[in-house]
Amino acid sequence: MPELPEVETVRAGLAPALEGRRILSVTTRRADLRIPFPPRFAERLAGRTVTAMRRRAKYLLAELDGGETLVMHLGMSGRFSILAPGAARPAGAHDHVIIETDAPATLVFTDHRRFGLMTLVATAERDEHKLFAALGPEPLSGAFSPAYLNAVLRARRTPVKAALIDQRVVAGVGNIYACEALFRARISPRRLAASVPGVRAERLAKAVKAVLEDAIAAGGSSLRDYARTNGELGLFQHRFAVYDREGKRCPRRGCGGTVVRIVQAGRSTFHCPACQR
DNA sequence: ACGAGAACCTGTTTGC
DNA sequence: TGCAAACAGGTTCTCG
Repeated sequence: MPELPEVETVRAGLAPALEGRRILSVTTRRADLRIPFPPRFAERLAGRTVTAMRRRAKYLLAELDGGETLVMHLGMSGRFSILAPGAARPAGAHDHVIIETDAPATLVFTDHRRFGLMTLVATAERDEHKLFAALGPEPLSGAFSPAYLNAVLRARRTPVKAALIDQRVVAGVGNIYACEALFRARISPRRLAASVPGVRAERLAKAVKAVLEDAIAAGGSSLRDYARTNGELGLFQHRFAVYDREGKRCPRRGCGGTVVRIVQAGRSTFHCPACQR
């Protein structure tokens, strides 16, 4: 599901419904998602005001007064819906968390595969928490520079595609945007990471930033489960150059190659063997 | 210590 | 048509 552009789109959708709003009540309809909810989860949230809605990697962070942050991850199939007051909707089998706010509005978290999570962490120690401690830089920040990418790829013995989806290398890039960034940078996903440093790393750092920015501008990519908080779909899936386009003509002008699918580290990789080297 | 593969869970699509 | 296998945006554990 959701990679950085989708999570960022969800963050932007949640912000107006949550920032400055008070949480009235929280209902959990089961004991866990990917991990158990923390002790007294609902009680600790009730009455809190959301001071800021942020994102780190693929995590959504609702900062609360009182020093705690509600950490949320969409996993593969997680989705938030914002329901206006009176917009009744029968609870579905996979509606796991319901949050009432004084907006007034109801937030519903739905996740049929349950790879998502929700937990609470102390805001002051968030970066040292085990969920965040090992994360690499944000790809849209200055810290994700060609020099940084040079240094980190040089030490890796994996194909560059596997390195790109490793959250310790860069935070927020997943399977789709790794494929798309490598296509834009004209780098083969099979190339060993250690052989990328140099001009290729420079192209790759720029391609990662560009594809993520383009996808955010399009509201992310909707394949199966992802939708914005208002139910609208993202549009970037229409602009995929290689992802999920096995057998199709390579879109690069004058290339004429055909997109192929291979499996790397158990995940599908799509690329054009003719122009990605 | 690092990297590959399996596991987690459910729904949908593909293939025989 | 029907059933089984394969596959799906992520993360984390185990094993070699």
